[in-house]
Amino acid sequence: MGVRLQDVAELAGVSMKTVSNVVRGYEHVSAATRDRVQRAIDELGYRPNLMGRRLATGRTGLLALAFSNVALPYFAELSRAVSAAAGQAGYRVLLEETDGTLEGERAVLTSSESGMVDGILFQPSTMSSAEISRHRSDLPMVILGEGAAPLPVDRVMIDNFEAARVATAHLVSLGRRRIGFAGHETQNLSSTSLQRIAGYQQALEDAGLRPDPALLFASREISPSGAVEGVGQAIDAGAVFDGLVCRDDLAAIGALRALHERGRRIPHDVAVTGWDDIELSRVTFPSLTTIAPDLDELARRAVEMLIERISGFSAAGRHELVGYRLEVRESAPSAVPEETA
Amino acid sequence: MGVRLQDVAELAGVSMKTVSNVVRGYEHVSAATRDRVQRAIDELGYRPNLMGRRLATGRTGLLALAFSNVALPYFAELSRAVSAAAGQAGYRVLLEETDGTLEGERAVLTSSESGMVDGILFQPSTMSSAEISRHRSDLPMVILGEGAAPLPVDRVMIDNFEAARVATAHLVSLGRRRIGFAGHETQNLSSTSLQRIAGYQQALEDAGLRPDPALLFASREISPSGAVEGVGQAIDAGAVFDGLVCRDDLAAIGALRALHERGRRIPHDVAVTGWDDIELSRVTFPSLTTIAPDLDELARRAVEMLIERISGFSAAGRHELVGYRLEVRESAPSAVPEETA
DNA sequence: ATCGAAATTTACAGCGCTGGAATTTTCTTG
DNA sequence: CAAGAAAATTCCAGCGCTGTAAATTTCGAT
Repeated sequence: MGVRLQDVAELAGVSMKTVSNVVRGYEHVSAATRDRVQRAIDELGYRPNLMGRRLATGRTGLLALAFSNVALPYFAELSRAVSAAAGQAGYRVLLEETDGTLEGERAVLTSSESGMVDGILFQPSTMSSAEISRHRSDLPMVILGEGAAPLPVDRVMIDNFEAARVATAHLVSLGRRRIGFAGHETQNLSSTSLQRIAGYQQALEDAGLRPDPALLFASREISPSGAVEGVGQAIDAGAVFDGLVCRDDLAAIGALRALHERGRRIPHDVAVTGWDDIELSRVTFPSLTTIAPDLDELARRAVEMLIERISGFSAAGRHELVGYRLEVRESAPSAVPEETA
Repeated sequence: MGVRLQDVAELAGVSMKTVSNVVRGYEHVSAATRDRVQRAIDELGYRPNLMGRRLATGRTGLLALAFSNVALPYFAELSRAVSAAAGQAGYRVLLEETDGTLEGERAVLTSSESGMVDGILFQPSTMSSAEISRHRSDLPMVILGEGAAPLPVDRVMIDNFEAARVATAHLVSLGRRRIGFAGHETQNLSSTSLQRIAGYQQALEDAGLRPDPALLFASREISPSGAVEGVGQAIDAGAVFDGLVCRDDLAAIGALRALHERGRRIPHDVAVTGWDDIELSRVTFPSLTTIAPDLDELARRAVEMLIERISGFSAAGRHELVGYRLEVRESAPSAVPEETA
């Protein structure tokens, strides 16, 4: 039902291959021919059919981006960064949500069809690295984030341990001495939570503070409401703290609410830090001091590495770190005296 | 570089077509043959190549979903609803972001390749219906939301005018008499804003209240920060109001912050409503009373109609409304006395 | 003019799969 | 057991495009 390459070729009086060359900007085509073909293309309103092209080239121009859930702001923002980076390289991005479940992750990796995408950027939540490497060894893959990653596979992440240490040290520098951690799972802790808690603990020890298990406020589920509940119950149970490192910004937003509900002033009574620097962290009340990963760089490197793999690069897995910074806002302002709106 | 249908056929000792029939679950295949073929498939680890299938069938199994930006929670949630609905029908969804600009919208509609998707669900922000109908009359399309929609094209939305009236009437029922509207554009108002403002005005008139232009607090940009600024400046300039209808939840979150900063108590001094019922609206402090569109139904109908169009349905455009409800939370609790945490 | 090299253009064989028609096998029924 | 119907399977062409290699044209230098 469309105009075919053949139709253009006939109208322009050249071979299909020449039209193909013009369409794809091949350089060795004479100006005269190019004009004639272009005129035919315009006249017929020809658009290349991607399926034909793909079958012939074996490439789809599509990268899969798999993570738990776009409705989590961090992932939505990651998705934009990845789309931008992929677009630069001439690729489009197909989102695949796993809902953070093992089945979801399996479904993505074992999807029974092939050829849908040229490669995949995968942020695992629960799958073990053993299982990851077992599946789909054929599909070029780059792991995003601090989840499991088989050694042979490329991975890009920020240094979670170090960033958590920095965030915690910031609270220490504000003079806080009873610093809690909130928002991790109640059991089966994700590697994300584990690494962040480890960094938090390190900072406490560096400061000569004794980590107190009673100040770890887990969430029944990883969500803002989970944190409202977790932090709220802890306070009601008598937990005393003047600083709170949250696993992520959503947990921090929940913590803010739990603290507000109980009349705690932030940062006066409790200074809070988040993680991810989602857009909303600027407009919460108070705005959130948070770890801001360099998403653009993360996406850029990940896409770059994936494209190298697609192009045949096959050395051992490269595990790279990208930068982050501590974005200091109202919920834990800088140590230097400063107005807090 | 993979196992081909042909390879399976040879191993199983049947024709390619029979293998194809087994793969796709065609019913008229004897149990014995099916077993033999299945064994060959398993043994070789065969996976159908989608490109081949697509070229042969002319269908891609992909629907495009185009809107401004996934980082806006409403769109992220819409995207999930659409993916779910499309998945039910055997389709996958390719996200296309327009950034809310005319160029972005044009890029999506005129993308120079064809055959990438079977149809498109498009939520226009700025494009006129005339231009929409001019482009890509070949691609099956369904318009989402209250933006421009050419008559011949299907569209699904909620009744924005009526919902805005309901939200505003809710504030009236709480005894509020100076009710503002916040979060719309400073100029070139989107049809979304226009319809919501119209419903807001209607409710005021129904209640015998005089709409006051001084209570329309536009945002320099459609974002939470835009609302923080817009509402903040209005208060500082002396605007007096005890109710505030926000164009969307993000504007409401911004308004919450602007009010908090100035010591206004919510809902005591100012009752606030949002729009969209994004997940975060449950955990803001206070949580938001908001218009909750029936996203699942919206997505379900939109996908259904799009698939009908793809299947050849070609009658005039159907313009359908789906439901919504007023989700009453803390920022504007129900009239009946009730505790507000 | 003439010849070899460089630049352009073309022919052709598929990429992997499916639709539809045609064929073969199997099942029913008298 | 034959004949016809139904079920199962195969054949074949081709979806729209591109890679490769071969053919043709053009160009520069003799």
